[in-house]
Amino acid sequence: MKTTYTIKEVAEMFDLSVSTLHYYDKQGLLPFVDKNDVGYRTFTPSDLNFIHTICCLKDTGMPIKTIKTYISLCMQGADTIPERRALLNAHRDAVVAKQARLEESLQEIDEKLNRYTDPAARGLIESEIEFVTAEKSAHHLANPFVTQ
Amino acid sequence: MKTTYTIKEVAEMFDLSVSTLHYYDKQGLLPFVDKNDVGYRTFTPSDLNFIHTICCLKDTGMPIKTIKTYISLCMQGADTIPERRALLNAHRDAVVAKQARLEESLQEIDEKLNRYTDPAARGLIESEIEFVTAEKSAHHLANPFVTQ
DNA sequence: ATAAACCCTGAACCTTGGTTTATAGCAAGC
DNA sequence: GCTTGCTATAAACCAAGGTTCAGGGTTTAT
Repeated sequence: MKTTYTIKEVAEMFDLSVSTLHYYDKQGLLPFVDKNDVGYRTFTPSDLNFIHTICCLKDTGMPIKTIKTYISLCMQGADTIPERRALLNAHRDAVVAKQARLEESLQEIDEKLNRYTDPAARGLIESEIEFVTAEKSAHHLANPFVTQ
Repeated sequence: MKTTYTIKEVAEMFDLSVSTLHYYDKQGLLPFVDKNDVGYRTFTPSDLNFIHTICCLKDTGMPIKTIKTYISLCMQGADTIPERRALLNAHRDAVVAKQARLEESLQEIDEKLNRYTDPAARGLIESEIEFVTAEKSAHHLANPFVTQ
């Protein structure tokens, strides 16, 4: 059996740089990775599963320190299942909230795009500019629009 | 008419800090905000609309520099509508892609949570630990699990 | 008329998440 | 055995997005 991977192979698999993997190891995210007799990191297929999980947590915005905590719980055996659940549940809630905010903001962007795409866009924008200008003027504030 | 706002009021409205607004101004995000005779920033209702847009773009991950570009286009009048559209469209695509990745990762987190919530979780995790341990051993690598 | 609370600027500082650089030890092909 | 390419560590560096601090005016309530 020769199913192990070098750091470069792993980096390519997960679209990370070798330095990022070094960095993650230094941050304590890869306690499961052992080194061979000359000090090279030797990644097993199970290590890839852990790294996949790390990427998944990272991609959903979990900070390195929290990922480290999670991995550390994993290394402590089945007794930590309740803590892992609690940690992931809290993160899940955060991700769902983030999704909601993202969806909301996306809809606003879409509304703006619709306004810009409207055949009457130019007129709409021009009257908006007039409105803002009038408001500024009413408060004796400078007109913010570029007048060329 | 007394409908203007101080920086502190605006900060509270948008859940930003006063320093963040100062920072944004310094970065060129608030060219529309004028100052009163003693140099205090005076925010009008239209300014709030712009700030709302800025927050919306920021919350969807647009970098400060790009937001600056967008605002700058807005200040240049209706002629820049095509460029604003292009910018927002590109951003929209990025946000949709981000949503997809987030959704994908969320599902994986949910799968992990389901495993941990399973009545047989302990058994599952324990046999996983055994598997990993065997794999490490087969490659003459250290057992990564904490043995207490 | 004075203290407390607010505003300003500029510069220094901070955190996160890496990347780069320098130096050196292995490995594989020719 | 030499070159090329991989690996390692440590430390310096970087960019983004703010925050904090120092020094100094303003406004408001008492």
